[in-house]
Amino acid sequence: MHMRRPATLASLAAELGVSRTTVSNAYNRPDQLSPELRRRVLETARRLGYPGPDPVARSLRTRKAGAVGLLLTENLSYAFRDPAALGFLEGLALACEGAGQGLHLVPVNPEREDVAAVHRAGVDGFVVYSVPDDDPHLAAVLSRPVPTVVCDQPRVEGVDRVGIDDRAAMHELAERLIALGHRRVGVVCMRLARDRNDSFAGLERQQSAHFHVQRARLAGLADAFGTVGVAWTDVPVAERFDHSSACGAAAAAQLLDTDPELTALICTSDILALGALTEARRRGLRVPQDLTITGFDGIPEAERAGLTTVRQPVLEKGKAAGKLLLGAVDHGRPRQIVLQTELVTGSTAAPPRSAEERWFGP
Amino acid sequence: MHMRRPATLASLAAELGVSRTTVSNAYNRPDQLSPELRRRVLETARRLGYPGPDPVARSLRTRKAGAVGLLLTENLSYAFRDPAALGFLEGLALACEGAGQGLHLVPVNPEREDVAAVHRAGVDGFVVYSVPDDDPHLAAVLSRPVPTVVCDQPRVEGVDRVGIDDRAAMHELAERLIALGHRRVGVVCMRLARDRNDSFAGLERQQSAHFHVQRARLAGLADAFGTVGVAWTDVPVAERFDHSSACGAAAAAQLLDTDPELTALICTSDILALGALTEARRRGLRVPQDLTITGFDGIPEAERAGLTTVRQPVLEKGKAAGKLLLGAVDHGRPRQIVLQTELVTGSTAAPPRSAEERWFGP
DNA sequence: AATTGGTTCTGGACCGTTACGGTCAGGCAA
DNA sequence: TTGCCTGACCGTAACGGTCCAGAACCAATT
Repeated sequence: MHMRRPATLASLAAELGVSRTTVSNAYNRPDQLSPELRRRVLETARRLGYPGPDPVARSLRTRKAGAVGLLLTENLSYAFRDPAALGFLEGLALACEGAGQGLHLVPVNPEREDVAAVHRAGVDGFVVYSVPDDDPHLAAVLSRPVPTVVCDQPRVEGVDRVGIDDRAAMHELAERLIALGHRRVGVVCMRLARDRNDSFAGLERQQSAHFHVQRARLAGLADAFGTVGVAWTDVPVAERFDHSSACGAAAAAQLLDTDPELTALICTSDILALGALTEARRRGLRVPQDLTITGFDGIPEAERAGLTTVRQPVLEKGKAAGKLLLGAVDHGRPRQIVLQTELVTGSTAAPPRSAEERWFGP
Repeated sequence: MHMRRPATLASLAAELGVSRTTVSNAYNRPDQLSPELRRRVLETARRLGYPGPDPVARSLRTRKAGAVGLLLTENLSYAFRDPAALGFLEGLALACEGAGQGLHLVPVNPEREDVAAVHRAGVDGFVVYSVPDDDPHLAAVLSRPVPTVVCDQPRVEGVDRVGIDDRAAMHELAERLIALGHRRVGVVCMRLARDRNDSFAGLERQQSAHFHVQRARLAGLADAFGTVGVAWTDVPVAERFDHSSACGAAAAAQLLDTDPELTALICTSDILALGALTEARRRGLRVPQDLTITGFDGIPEAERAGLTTVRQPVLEKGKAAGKLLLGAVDHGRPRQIVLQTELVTGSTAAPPRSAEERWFGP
């Protein structure tokens, strides 16, 4: 008997002459029926080609999808190439795996603002990773009646959060540079908003940046240098839309062309810093003797390059986000997890050469 | 009026005094109702806190989940650290994104054989990437009544497939080494089955390997060397369960300890080859003068190291898998896509030193 | 004989939506 | 007037399960 439409619980039950509940129990609660009947049920299922209870129908009834949604927004390639994002992804995936939950990557078409995908995702909760705070997808996620965790984002009313203290971490790094004697510094930062800008970013753009992480890091720098009398308005900040080593190099070039007297380039990510290193090498500048370069993230590649940077626990961030979401025991009030960072003393930061040294040097 | 239970299409319709269909249309088919009524519906929805049609209920009714399942089986960390797997993942994600489909990573608990997660996933199809052919998760996927694409796997009856010709690619690489004069070679390969073996793998184990890719690559080598009279039973094959550079180094050490006369180490992945390079350096062996080392995959890191290897289009593999699955137009018969590979002439392969040279050499 | 308790199985009520095939009113041409 | 068409909306029937409160049955106790 060839069935056009595949078998269902009901058709199986009819075939066996038992109730649907019993068939359901055969799959989900073996202790609720006799082993003999259960055997018959499963055997008949095999014979009829019944693939087991439909996951979607089950989800509807049980109100559990068994999956966590992940919103990345960024061009996906970014997430799969950036070691920091990858670490986060891995941590989150591990947490999900540990809890037997799937991880549902929500497709985001960067072209048109296809918020529909957020509404289509059958998930029990969302993790939102580093999207601009005015992103419509974020708004769509928040409109869904499921628990949400944001990461590397500003606090959202009533939503759990995982992150680091970007501002304090960058402040500490700046203090280190200040102690070394640097006063004339340039900054290379990642995109500050959704619109492309591959040049300098003025104070206003910095302060109204929609990417919380970048905004906080810049603020930390401004704080620290302000304390020692360096007017932040005088500090050039080169912004790059794409996050690549090549962009870091280009931004470094732009800064050094504009002001050759800079003694240090502070980059808001390791990827950018690695590019800056390349550019310095290209110009015959020795690091750290002629130029200090710092990064942020603490990715393995940076470690290999001996970069002075701030290490943040990316894997832990992902795990923490997962735990927060999955262990969501009716949390009385939204929680926040702030992970520790660590200043990594590499070999790319040293005292600046004084003007004399630079003039009479070798 | 505070509602304990969230609003539904039905309650919204009741509140408005219209039918559920009309509310549904307000969201899904705006042309089916007057703009004025639609406005009222959406406004009331906002007022009642109705978040829009429930994705799971919709999926049940429309029989579309809007997502593709991905089965990796391996410890997830592997997938996120291995550049080849990552490239595949990125390609697949891009294809999904392009089609507006989500990518659902199926959680696999490596400890207990938790096939249930496969049955719980609400997806429209599956991609299975490089799992052993006797994996119960694979069987579970095949039992689900949804289209499936396997990648880097042997052909499965009635299932689409994406892959490369591992056997031919390795055969070509072997011919290159043979042309260079190598006869005494050792092999470092990845895990051949689900049980851990961190030592030599005999012929039987090789031929009954459950990982298709490894089996095919070894077969390609055996073919080629057999042709020039090298008995494959004499060729030592060192297997490693974990896929890491450290394991590659350890395997290389084991081979060289056992037979110092080996002139070439053929590794079935770049990661392993990079480890072998490290081990050679540690022993003071010059590559390629004293020892030839080859890899497989063509990952960026290998390129940087100048490794002689086989490049396979990992990103394309992922994209192809996605297209095959998503463009699944009632395919008359299962299709197969075999992508091209390319032999990369690096700087880690050279003619072997003759025994004299080695004896009297510098 | 009546009660108790346990196991095994049943029937019907949901879960929240969309597909399908209508109905109904009004406009317009013949 | 009649007939036909179109736009706007509606009612019902799925979609494929799980949950819950009991029923039927049987053995053991009171």
